[in-house]
Amino acid sequence: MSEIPTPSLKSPAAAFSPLYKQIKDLLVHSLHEGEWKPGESIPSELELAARFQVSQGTVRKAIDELAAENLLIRRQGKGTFVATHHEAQVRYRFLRLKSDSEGNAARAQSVYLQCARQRATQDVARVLLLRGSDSVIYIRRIMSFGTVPTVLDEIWLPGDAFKGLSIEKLQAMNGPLYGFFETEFGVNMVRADEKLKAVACDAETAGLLNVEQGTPLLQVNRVSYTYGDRPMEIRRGLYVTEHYHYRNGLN
Amino acid sequence: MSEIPTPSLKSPAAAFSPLYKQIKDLLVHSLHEGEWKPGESIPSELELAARFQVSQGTVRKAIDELAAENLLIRRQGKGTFVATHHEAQVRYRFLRLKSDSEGNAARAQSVYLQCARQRATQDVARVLLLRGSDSVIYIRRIMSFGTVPTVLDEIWLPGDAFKGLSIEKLQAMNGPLYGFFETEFGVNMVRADEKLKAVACDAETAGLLNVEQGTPLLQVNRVSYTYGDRPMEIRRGLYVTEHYHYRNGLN
DNA sequence: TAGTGGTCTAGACCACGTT
DNA sequence: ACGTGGTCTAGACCACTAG
Repeated sequence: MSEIPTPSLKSPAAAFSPLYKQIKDLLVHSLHEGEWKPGESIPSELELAARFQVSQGTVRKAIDELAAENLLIRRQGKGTFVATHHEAQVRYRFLRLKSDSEGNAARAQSVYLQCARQRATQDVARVLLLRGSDSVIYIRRIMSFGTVPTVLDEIWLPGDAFKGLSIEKLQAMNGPLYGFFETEFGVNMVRADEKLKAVACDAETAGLLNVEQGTPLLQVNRVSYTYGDRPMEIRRGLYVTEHYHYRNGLN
Repeated sequence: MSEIPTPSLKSPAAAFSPLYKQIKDLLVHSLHEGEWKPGESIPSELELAARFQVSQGTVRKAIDELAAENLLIRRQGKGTFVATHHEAQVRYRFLRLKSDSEGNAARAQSVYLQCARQRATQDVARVLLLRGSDSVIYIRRIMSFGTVPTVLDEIWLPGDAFKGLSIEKLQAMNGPLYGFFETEFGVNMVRADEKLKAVACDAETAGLLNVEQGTPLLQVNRVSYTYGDRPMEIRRGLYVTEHYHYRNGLN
Protein backbone atom coordinates (compact mmCIF):
# COMPACT_ATOMS: atom_id res chain seq x y z
CA MET A 1 0.00 0.00 0.00
CA SER A 2 1.15 3.48 0.85
CA GLU A 3 0.73 5.47 -2.34
CA ILE A 4 1.78 8.40 -0.24
CA PRO A 5 5.52 8.03 0.13
CA THR A 6 7.35 8.88 3.30
CA PRO A 7 8.81 12.35 3.12
CA SER A 8 10.41 13.17 -0.20
CA LEU A 9 13.17 15.20 1.36
CA LYS A 10 16.04 12.85 2.07
CA SER A 11 17.96 15.19 4.28
CA PRO A 12 20.15 13.62 6.92
CA ALA A 13 18.03 12.69 9.90
CA ALA A 14 15.10 12.86 7.50
CA ALA A 15 11.90 13.72 9.29
CA PHE A 16 9.90 10.53 9.54
CA SER A 17 6.20 11.04 9.33
CA PRO A 18 3.90 8.08 9.79
CA LEU A 19 1.16 7.49 7.28
CA TYR A 20 -1.64 8.32 9.67
CA LYS A 21 -0.11 11.74 10.37
CA GLN A 22 -0.11 12.45 6.66
CA ILE A 23 -3.73 11.35 6.44
CA LYS A 24 -4.46 13.61 9.39
CA ASP A 25 -2.90 16.57 7.60
CA LEU A 26 -4.93 15.82 4.49
CA LEU A 27 -8.11 15.73 6.55
CA VAL A 28 -7.28 19.02 8.26
CA HIS A 29 -6.59 20.50 4.86
CA SER A 30 -9.99 19.39 3.61
CA LEU A 31 -11.59 20.84 6.72
CA HIS A 32 -9.85 24.13 6.17
CA GLU A 33 -10.88 24.15 2.50
CA GLY A 34 -14.44 23.64 3.63
CA GLU A 35 -14.94 20.32 1.83
CA TRP A 36 -17.03 19.31 4.85
CA LYS A 37 -18.71 22.08 6.83
CA PRO A 38 -19.22 22.22 10.59
CA GLY A 39 -22.06 19.96 11.60
CA GLU A 40 -21.82 17.82 8.47
CA SER A 41 -20.56 14.27 8.41
CA ILE A 42 -17.32 13.33 6.71
CA PRO A 43 -17.07 10.18 4.57
CA SER A 44 -17.03 6.83 6.36
CA GLU A 45 -13.76 5.29 7.42
CA LEU A 46 -13.92 2.74 4.61
CA GLU A 47 -14.53 5.43 2.01
CA LEU A 48 -11.60 7.47 3.27
CA ALA A 49 -9.43 4.37 3.37
CA ALA A 50 -10.27 3.76 -0.28
CA ARG A 51 -9.65 7.38 -1.21
CA PHE A 52 -6.23 7.51 0.43
CA GLN A 53 -5.32 3.92 -0.44
CA VAL A 54 -4.61 2.88 3.12
CA SER A 55 -6.25 0.49 5.53
CA GLN A 56 -9.23 1.39 7.65
CA GLY A 57 -7.06 1.18 10.76
CA THR A 58 -4.78 3.92 9.52
CA VAL A 59 -7.66 6.25 8.76
CA ARG A 60 -9.09 5.36 12.15
CA LYS A 61 -5.96 6.45 13.96
CA ALA A 62 -5.93 9.77 12.10
CA ILE A 63 -9.57 10.39 12.95
CA ASP A 64 -8.99 9.32 16.55
CA GLU A 65 -6.46 12.07 17.03
CA LEU A 66 -8.62 14.68 15.34
CA ALA A 67 -11.51 13.65 17.57
CA ALA A 68 -9.25 13.96 20.62
CA GLU A 69 -8.41 17.50 19.48
CA ASN A 70 -12.11 18.29 19.09
CA LEU A 71 -11.90 18.92 15.35
CA LEU A 72 -14.17 15.96 14.69
CA ILE A 73 -16.85 14.20 16.69
CA ARG A 74 -17.46 10.48 16.38
CA ARG A 75 -20.95 9.10 16.80
CA GLN A 76 -21.23 5.36 16.83
CA GLY A 77 -23.72 4.04 14.34
CA LYS A 78 -24.08 7.44 12.67
CA GLY A 79 -20.75 8.64 11.41
CA THR A 80 -18.03 11.18 12.07
CA PHE A 81 -18.97 14.86 12.09
CA VAL A 82 -17.18 18.17 11.85
CA ALA A 83 -17.21 19.85 15.25
CA THR A 84 -19.33 22.96 15.50
CA HIS A 85 -19.94 25.63 18.12
CA HIS A 86 -23.69 25.40 17.56
CA GLU A 87 -24.68 22.18 19.29
CA ALA A 88 -26.08 22.39 22.79
CA GLN A 89 -23.40 20.20 24.37
CA VAL A 90 -20.43 22.15 23.16
CA ARG A 91 -21.85 25.66 23.00
CA TYR A 92 -19.64 28.12 24.82
CA ARG A 93 -16.92 25.48 24.70
CA PHE A 94 -14.26 28.07 25.45
CA LEU A 95 -16.15 29.86 28.22
CA ARG A 96 -14.91 28.40 31.48
CA LEU A 97 -16.95 30.63 33.75
CA LYS A 98 -19.30 28.73 36.05
CA SER A 99 -21.67 29.77 38.77
CA ASP A 100 -20.39 29.16 42.29
CA SER A 101 -23.70 27.64 43.26
CA GLU A 102 -25.70 25.92 40.53
CA GLY A 103 -24.51 24.38 37.29
CA ASN A 104 -24.84 27.54 35.26
CA ALA A 105 -28.57 27.50 34.71
CA ALA A 106 -28.79 31.17 33.83
CA ARG A 107 -28.42 31.73 30.10
CA ALA A 108 -25.77 34.04 28.76
CA GLN A 109 -26.96 37.17 27.00
CA SER A 110 -24.79 39.61 25.10
CA VAL A 111 -25.11 43.32 24.46
CA TYR A 112 -22.87 44.73 21.75
CA LEU A 113 -21.52 48.19 22.47
CA GLN A 114 -19.23 48.78 19.54
CA CYS A 115 -18.03 47.33 16.25
CA ALA A 116 -15.47 49.33 14.34
CA ARG A 117 -12.95 48.90 11.58
CA GLN A 118 -9.44 50.04 12.55
CA ARG A 119 -5.82 49.90 11.52
CA ALA A 120 -4.08 47.08 13.32
CA THR A 121 -1.93 48.20 16.20
CA GLN A 122 1.53 46.70 16.29
CA ASP A 123 0.67 44.23 19.05
CA VAL A 124 -2.49 43.01 17.37
CA ALA A 125 -0.82 42.74 13.97
CA ARG A 126 2.00 40.66 15.39
CA VAL A 127 -0.28 38.13 17.04
CA LEU A 128 -2.71 37.86 14.11
CA LEU A 129 0.15 37.70 11.60
CA LEU A 130 -0.97 40.87 9.81
CA ARG A 131 0.94 43.77 8.33
CA GLY A 132 0.62 47.17 9.93
CA SER A 133 -1.41 48.39 6.99
CA ASP A 134 -4.07 45.69 7.40
CA SER A 135 -7.39 46.47 8.99
CA VAL A 136 -8.89 44.76 11.99
CA ILE A 137 -12.40 44.71 13.36
CA TYR A 138 -12.75 45.81 16.95
CA ILE A 139 -15.75 44.67 18.98
CA ARG A 140 -16.82 45.45 22.50
CA ARG A 141 -19.63 43.71 24.29
CA ILE A 142 -21.04 42.84 27.69
CA MET A 143 -22.21 39.37 28.63
CA SER A 144 -24.77 38.95 31.37
CA PHE A 145 -25.93 35.85 33.18
CA GLY A 146 -29.54 36.28 34.10
CA THR A 147 -29.59 40.04 34.43
CA VAL A 148 -26.18 40.48 36.05
CA PRO A 149 -23.48 41.96 33.81
CA THR A 150 -20.49 39.67 34.31
CA VAL A 151 -18.08 39.86 31.39
CA LEU A 152 -16.72 42.75 29.37
CA ASP A 153 -15.12 41.50 26.16
CA GLU A 154 -12.90 43.33 23.71
CA ILE A 155 -12.33 41.44 20.47
CA TRP A 156 -9.98 41.95 17.54
CA LEU A 157 -10.51 40.10 14.25
CA PRO A 158 -8.57 40.21 10.98
CA GLY A 159 -10.57 42.47 8.66
CA ASP A 160 -10.01 40.36 5.55
CA ALA A 161 -11.63 37.23 6.92
CA PHE A 162 -14.60 39.03 8.43
CA LYS A 163 -15.70 41.39 5.67
CA GLY A 164 -19.14 42.82 6.18
CA LEU A 165 -19.32 42.29 9.91
CA SER A 166 -21.38 45.08 11.47
CA ILE A 167 -22.87 45.88 14.82
CA GLU A 168 -26.35 45.36 13.37
CA LYS A 169 -25.51 41.77 12.48
CA LEU A 170 -24.04 41.21 15.90
CA GLN A 171 -27.11 42.62 17.59
CA ALA A 172 -29.41 40.52 15.42
CA MET A 173 -27.50 37.35 16.12
CA ASN A 174 -28.10 35.28 19.18
CA GLY A 175 -26.26 32.23 20.43
CA PRO A 176 -22.52 31.92 20.66
CA LEU A 177 -20.27 34.26 18.72
CA TYR A 178 -18.12 31.39 17.50
CA GLY A 179 -21.16 29.72 15.97
CA PHE A 180 -21.90 32.98 14.16
CA PHE A 181 -18.32 33.10 12.85
CA GLU A 182 -18.78 29.60 11.48
CA THR A 183 -21.96 30.13 9.57
CA GLU A 184 -21.40 33.71 8.45
CA PHE A 185 -17.68 33.70 7.66
CA GLY A 186 -16.68 30.05 7.47
CA VAL A 187 -14.19 30.52 10.28
CA ASN A 188 -14.25 27.65 12.75
CA MET A 189 -12.31 28.23 15.95
CA VAL A 190 -10.68 25.07 17.06
CA ARG A 191 -8.25 25.91 19.81
CA ALA A 192 -7.31 28.83 22.03
CA ASP A 193 -4.59 29.95 24.41
CA GLU A 194 -5.41 32.03 27.43
CA LYS A 195 -3.40 34.08 29.90
CA LEU A 196 -5.09 35.06 33.15
CA LYS A 197 -4.39 37.83 35.61
CA ALA A 198 -6.15 39.53 38.46
CA VAL A 199 -6.54 43.25 37.85
CA ALA A 200 -8.29 46.20 39.43
CA CYS A 201 -11.41 47.52 37.73
CA ASP A 202 -10.91 50.94 36.14
CA ALA A 203 -13.47 53.74 36.13
CA GLU A 204 -15.00 53.10 32.71
CA THR A 205 -15.27 49.34 33.22
CA ALA A 206 -16.80 49.91 36.64
CA GLY A 207 -19.66 51.75 35.01
CA LEU A 208 -20.22 49.08 32.40
CA LEU A 209 -20.09 46.13 34.77
CA ASN A 210 -21.90 47.89 37.57
CA VAL A 211 -19.21 47.33 40.19
CA GLU A 212 -17.03 49.59 42.29
CA GLN A 213 -13.91 50.98 40.76
CA GLY A 214 -10.99 48.94 42.07
CA THR A 215 -12.96 45.71 42.32
CA PRO A 216 -10.70 42.75 41.51
CA LEU A 217 -11.51 41.36 38.07
CA LEU A 218 -10.25 38.29 36.30
CA GLN A 219 -8.57 39.39 33.09
CA VAL A 220 -8.52 36.72 30.40
CA ASN A 221 -6.37 37.32 27.34
CA ARG A 222 -7.22 34.83 24.64
CA VAL A 223 -5.87 34.03 21.19
CA SER A 224 -8.08 31.69 19.14
CA TYR A 225 -6.97 29.55 16.22
CA THR A 226 -8.64 27.89 13.24
CA TYR A 227 -7.52 24.80 11.40
CA GLY A 228 -3.79 24.63 10.98
CA ASP A 229 -2.98 26.85 13.95
CA ARG A 230 -3.92 30.03 12.15
CA PRO A 231 -4.60 32.79 14.70
CA MET A 232 -7.95 34.41 13.96
CA GLU A 233 -9.03 36.26 17.07
CA ILE A 234 -7.69 38.18 20.02
CA ARG A 235 -10.03 38.59 22.92
CA ARG A 236 -9.58 40.34 26.23
CA GLY A 237 -12.24 39.56 28.79
CA LEU A 238 -12.78 41.09 32.20
CA TYR A 239 -14.78 38.75 34.43
CA VAL A 240 -16.61 39.69 37.61
CA THR A 241 -15.88 36.70 39.82
CA GLU A 242 -17.90 37.50 42.88
CA HIS A 243 -20.44 34.77 42.21
CA TYR A 244 -18.68 33.00 39.35
CA HIS A 245 -15.39 31.22 38.91
CA TYR A 246 -13.16 30.06 36.09
CA ARG A 247 -12.91 26.29 36.22
CA ASN A 248 -9.95 24.36 34.92
CA GLY A 249 -8.93 20.74 34.90
CA LEU A 250 -5.27 19.82 35.12
CA ASN A 251 -3.67 16.58 34.13
CA MET B 1 -9.24 -15.20 24.04
CA SER B 2 -10.87 -12.97 26.64
CA GLU B 3 -10.48 -14.86 29.90
CA ILE B 4 -11.98 -11.78 31.46
CA PRO B 5 -15.68 -12.04 30.71
CA THR B 6 -17.81 -9.07 29.89
CA PRO B 7 -19.62 -7.78 32.96
CA SER B 8 -21.06 -10.47 35.15
CA LEU B 9 -24.17 -8.46 35.96
CA LYS B 10 -26.75 -9.27 33.36
CA SER B 11 -29.10 -6.45 34.26
CA PRO B 12 -31.21 -5.07 31.45
CA ALA B 13 -29.15 -2.61 29.48
CA ALA B 14 -26.13 -4.36 30.95
CA ALA B 15 -23.15 -2.05 31.14
CA PHE B 16 -20.86 -3.04 28.31
CA SER B 17 -17.21 -2.60 29.11
CA PRO B 18 -14.65 -3.29 26.42
CA LEU B 19 -11.70 -5.49 27.26
CA TYR B 20 -9.16 -2.69 27.03
CA LYS B 21 -11.09 -0.69 29.62
CA GLN B 22 -10.93 -3.62 31.99
CA ILE B 23 -7.20 -3.93 31.36
CA LYS B 24 -6.90 -0.22 32.02
CA ASP B 25 -8.65 -0.61 35.36
CA LEU B 26 -6.34 -3.48 36.28
CA LEU B 27 -3.32 -1.36 35.43
CA VAL B 28 -4.60 1.57 37.49
CA HIS B 29 -5.23 -0.82 40.34
CA SER B 30 -1.64 -2.07 40.17
CA LEU B 31 -0.41 1.51 40.08
CA HIS B 32 -2.45 2.35 43.14
CA GLU B 33 -1.19 -0.77 44.93
CA GLY B 34 2.33 0.37 44.19
CA GLU B 35 3.29 -2.68 42.13
CA TRP B 36 5.27 -0.26 39.96
CA LYS B 37 6.51 2.95 41.58
CA PRO B 38 6.76 6.38 39.98
CA GLY B 39 9.77 6.52 37.69
CA GLU B 40 9.94 2.76 37.26
CA SER B 41 9.07 0.92 34.08
CA ILE B 42 6.07 -1.34 33.83
CA PRO B 43 6.28 -4.70 32.04
CA SER B 44 6.48 -4.68 28.26
CA GLU B 45 3.33 -4.80 26.18
CA LEU B 46 3.93 -8.42 25.27
CA GLU B 47 4.42 -9.43 28.89
CA LEU B 48 1.23 -7.68 29.91
CA ALA B 49 -0.62 -9.25 27.00
CA ALA B 50 0.52 -12.67 28.22
CA ARG B 51 -0.42 -11.87 31.80
CA PHE B 52 -3.93 -10.72 30.94
CA GLN B 53 -4.41 -13.24 28.11
CA VAL B 54 -5.22 -10.65 25.50
CA SER B 55 -3.51 -9.46 22.36
CA GLN B 56 -0.78 -6.85 22.34
CA GLY B 57 -3.11 -4.44 20.57
CA THR B 58 -5.59 -4.52 23.42
CA VAL B 59 -2.92 -3.81 26.00
CA ARG B 60 -1.63 -1.08 23.73
CA LYS B 61 -4.96 0.67 23.66
CA ALA B 62 -5.21 0.55 27.44
CA ILE B 63 -1.71 1.98 27.83
CA ASP B 64 -2.41 4.61 25.16
CA GLU B 65 -5.24 6.03 27.20
CA LEU B 66 -3.27 5.97 30.42
CA ALA B 67 -0.44 7.77 28.66
CA ALA B 68 -2.91 10.36 27.36
CA GLU B 69 -4.04 10.89 30.95
CA ASN B 70 -0.43 11.29 32.08
CA LEU B 71 -0.45 8.28 34.38
CA LEU B 72 2.16 6.57 32.21
CA ILE B 73 4.87 7.80 29.90
CA ARG B 74 5.87 5.89 26.80
CA ARG B 75 9.46 5.98 25.61
CA GLN B 76 10.13 4.31 22.32
CA GLY B 77 12.91 1.76 22.51
CA LYS B 78 13.01 1.89 26.29
CA GLY B 79 9.66 1.00 27.75
CA THR B 80 6.65 2.47 29.49
CA PHE B 81 7.19 4.28 32.77
CA VAL B 82 5.08 5.41 35.69
CA ALA B 83 4.72 9.17 35.57
CA THR B 84 6.48 11.07 38.34
CA HIS B 85 6.62 14.67 39.50
CA HIS B 86 10.40 14.47 39.81
CA GLU B 87 11.62 14.64 36.21
CA ALA B 88 12.75 17.99 34.88
CA GLN B 89 10.24 18.10 32.02
CA VAL B 90 7.16 17.57 34.13
CA ARG B 91 8.20 19.21 37.37
CA TYR B 92 5.62 21.70 38.56
CA ARG B 93 3.23 20.10 36.11
CA PHE B 94 0.24 21.65 37.87
CA LEU B 95 1.74 25.12 38.30
CA ARG B 96 0.45 27.19 35.42
CA LEU B 97 2.07 30.44 36.46
CA LYS B 98 4.46 31.86 33.88
CA SER B 99 6.52 35.00 33.69
CA ASP B 100 5.09 37.70 31.43
CA SER B 101 8.48 38.21 29.85
CA GLU B 102 10.84 35.24 29.76
CA GLY B 103 10.04 31.56 29.80
CA ASN B 104 10.15 31.22 33.55
CA ALA B 105 13.87 31.11 34.05
CA ALA B 106 13.74 32.05 37.72
CA ARG B 107 13.61 29.00 39.94
CA ALA B 108 10.80 28.56 42.40
CA GLN B 109 11.74 28.58 46.06
CA SER B 110 9.43 27.77 48.93
CA VAL B 111 9.37 28.94 52.53
CA TYR B 112 7.18 26.96 54.88
CA LEU B 113 5.40 29.02 57.51
CA GLN B 114 3.26 26.46 59.23
CA CYS B 115 2.48 22.75 59.41
CA ALA B 116 -0.17 21.71 61.90
CA ARG B 117 -2.42 18.78 62.62
CA GLN B 118 -6.09 19.78 62.96
CA ARG B 119 -9.59 18.39 63.07
CA ALA B 120 -11.13 18.52 59.62
CA THR B 121 -13.58 21.33 59.13
CA GLN B 122 -16.84 20.32 57.53
CA ASP B 123 -15.90 21.73 54.13
CA VAL B 124 -12.52 20.05 54.04
CA ALA B 125 -13.93 16.74 55.26
CA ARG B 126 -16.58 16.72 52.59
CA VAL B 127 -14.15 17.28 49.75
CA LEU B 128 -11.51 14.85 51.03
CA LEU B 129 -14.15 12.23 51.87
CA LEU B 130 -13.28 12.23 55.57
CA ARG B 131 -15.40 12.03 58.69
CA GLY B 132 -15.56 15.03 60.97
CA SER B 133 -13.50 13.21 63.54
CA ASP B 134 -10.59 12.65 61.17
CA SER B 135 -7.50 14.79 61.33
CA VAL B 136 -6.03 16.82 58.52
CA ILE B 137 -2.64 18.40 58.07
CA TYR B 138 -2.65 22.10 57.38
CA ILE B 139 0.31 23.70 55.64
CA ARG B 140 1.03 27.27 54.76
CA ARG B 141 3.91 28.37 52.58
CA ILE B 142 5.18 31.11 50.33
CA MET B 143 6.67 30.50 46.91
CA SER B 144 9.06 32.99 45.44
CA PHE B 145 10.44 33.33 41.95
CA GLY B 146 13.91 34.72 42.13
CA THR B 147 13.51 36.75 45.31
CA VAL B 148 9.98 37.98 44.70
CA PRO B 149 7.28 36.39 46.86
CA THR B 150 4.56 35.45 44.41
CA VAL B 151 2.33 32.70 45.78
CA LEU B 152 0.80 32.09 49.18
CA ASP B 153 -0.44 28.51 49.45
CA GLU B 154 -2.67 26.95 52.07
CA ILE B 155 -2.82 23.17 51.86
CA TRP B 156 -5.01 20.54 53.53
CA LEU B 157 -4.05 16.85 53.46
CA PRO B 158 -5.77 13.81 54.94
CA GLY B 159 -3.87 13.02 58.15
CA ASP B 160 -3.97 9.25 57.72
CA ALA B 161 -2.12 9.19 54.42
CA PHE B 162 0.51 11.70 55.51
CA LYS B 163 1.52 10.45 58.93
CA GLY B 164 4.76 11.94 60.21
CA LEU B 165 4.74 15.00 57.99
CA SER B 166 6.36 17.88 59.86
CA ILE B 167 7.53 21.37 59.12
CA GLU B 168 11.12 20.23 59.57
CA LYS B 169 10.76 17.71 56.77
CA LEU B 170 9.13 20.32 54.58
CA GLN B 171 11.90 22.79 55.23
CA ALA B 172 14.55 20.17 54.56
CA MET B 173 12.98 19.12 51.29
CA ASN B 174 13.60 20.93 48.07
CA GLY B 175 12.02 20.46 44.68
CA PRO B 176 8.34 20.09 44.04
CA LEU B 177 5.98 19.21 46.86
CA TYR B 178 4.25 16.57 44.77
CA GLY B 179 7.54 14.80 44.20
CA PHE B 180 8.04 14.77 47.97
CA PHE B 181 4.56 13.28 48.46
CA GLU B 182 5.50 10.52 46.02
CA THR B 183 8.72 9.43 47.60
CA GLU B 184 7.84 10.03 51.24
CA PHE B 185 4.21 8.93 51.36
CA GLY B 186 3.62 6.95 48.18
CA VAL B 187 0.93 9.38 47.11
CA ASN B 188 1.12 10.24 43.42
CA MET B 189 -1.08 13.12 42.31
CA VAL B 190 -2.42 12.48 38.88
CA ARG B 191 -5.12 15.02 38.19
CA ALA B 192 -6.51 18.21 39.67
CA ASP B 193 -9.48 20.51 39.36
CA GLU B 194 -9.11 24.23 39.86
CA LYS B 195 -11.50 27.11 40.38
CA LEU B 196 -10.14 30.61 39.85
CA LYS B 197 -11.31 33.97 41.09
CA ALA B 198 -9.93 37.47 41.40
CA VAL B 199 -9.93 38.65 45.00
CA ALA B 200 -8.62 41.60 47.00
CA CYS B 201 -5.56 41.04 49.17
CA ASP B 202 -6.33 41.14 52.87
CA ALA B 203 -4.10 42.71 55.54
CA GLU B 204 -2.29 39.57 56.65
CA THR B 205 -1.62 38.32 53.13
CA ALA B 206 -0.41 41.78 52.14
CA GLY B 207 2.32 41.48 54.71
CA LEU B 208 3.35 38.04 53.60
CA LEU B 209 3.40 38.76 49.89
CA ASN B 210 4.81 42.25 50.27
CA VAL B 211 2.03 43.99 48.37
CA GLU B 212 -0.52 46.65 49.25
CA GLN B 213 -3.68 45.57 50.96
CA GLY B 214 -6.44 45.48 48.36
CA THR B 215 -4.14 44.44 45.52
CA PRO B 216 -6.00 42.13 43.13
CA LEU B 217 -4.81 38.55 43.56
CA LEU B 218 -5.59 35.45 41.59
CA GLN B 219 -7.16 32.93 43.94
CA VAL B 220 -6.73 29.34 42.81
CA ASN B 221 -8.74 26.66 44.63
CA ARG B 222 -7.43 23.24 43.74
CA VAL B 223 -8.45 19.68 44.55
CA SER B 224 -5.87 17.05 43.59
CA TYR B 225 -6.54 13.37 42.99
CA THR B 226 -4.49 10.17 43.03
CA TYR B 227 -5.15 7.00 41.11
CA GLY B 228 -8.82 6.15 40.89
CA ASP B 229 -10.04 9.72 41.41
CA ARG B 230 -9.34 9.66 45.12
CA PRO B 231 -9.13 13.26 46.41
CA MET B 232 -5.92 13.71 48.40
CA GLU B 233 -5.27 17.43 48.65
CA ILE B 234 -7.03 20.74 48.88
CA ARG B 235 -4.94 23.76 48.07
CA ARG B 236 -5.82 27.42 48.02
CA GLY B 237 -3.27 29.61 46.33
CA LEU B 238 -3.12 33.39 46.12
CA TYR B 239 -1.03 34.51 43.17
CA VAL B 240 0.47 37.95 42.64
CA THR B 241 -0.07 38.47 38.93
CA GLU B 242 1.64 41.75 38.36
CA HIS B 243 4.51 40.18 36.41
CA TYR B 244 3.16 36.65 36.06
CA HIS B 245 0.13 35.10 34.47
CA TYR B 246 -1.77 31.85 34.60
CA ARG B 247 -1.61 30.20 31.20
CA ASN B 248 -4.24 27.86 29.91
CA GLY B 249 -4.86 26.04 26.65
CA LEU B 250 -8.41 25.42 25.48
CA ASN B 251 -9.61 22.90 22.99
C1' DT C 1 22.07 -7.82 18.22
C1' DA C 2 18.14 -7.95 21.06
C1' DG C 3 14.28 -5.76 23.12
C1' DT C 4 11.12 -2.02 23.37
C1' DG C 5 7.42 0.80 21.65
C1' DG C 6 5.36 2.56 16.92
C1' DT C 7 3.12 1.70 12.51
C1' DC C 8 0.36 -0.73 9.24
C1' DT C 9 -2.45 -4.28 7.52
C1' DA C 10 -6.48 -7.54 6.93
C1' DG C 11 -10.20 -9.62 8.66
C1' DA C 12 -13.74 -10.96 12.07
C1' DC C 13 -17.16 -9.66 15.00
C1' DC C 14 -19.90 -6.36 18.17
C1' DA C 15 -22.77 -2.19 19.40
C1' DC C 16 -25.51 1.40 17.84
C1' DG C 17 -28.68 4.02 14.91
C1' DT C 18 -31.58 4.15 10.92
C1' DT C 19 -34.48 2.22 7.55
C1' DA D 1 -31.28 -5.61 7.16
C1' DC D 2 -27.78 -2.43 6.52
C1' DG D 3 -24.17 0.87 7.37
C1' DT D 4 -21.72 3.28 10.75
C1' DG D 5 -18.11 3.44 14.22
C1' DG D 6 -15.96 0.29 18.13
C1' DT D 7 -13.36 -3.75 19.60
C1' DC D 8 -10.14 -7.47 19.15
C1' DT D 9 -6.90 -10.32 17.00
C1' DA D 10 -2.51 -11.90 14.67
C1' DG D 11 1.26 -10.97 12.27
C1' DA D 12 4.72 -8.22 9.74
C1' DC D 13 7.76 -4.70 9.69
C1' DC D 14 9.90 -0.05 11.28
C1' DA D 15 12.25 3.17 14.61
C1' DC D 16 14.65 3.82 18.67
C1' DT D 17 17.72 2.51 22.67
C1' DA D 18 21.05 -0.06 24.82
C1' DG D 19 24.59 -3.50 25.63
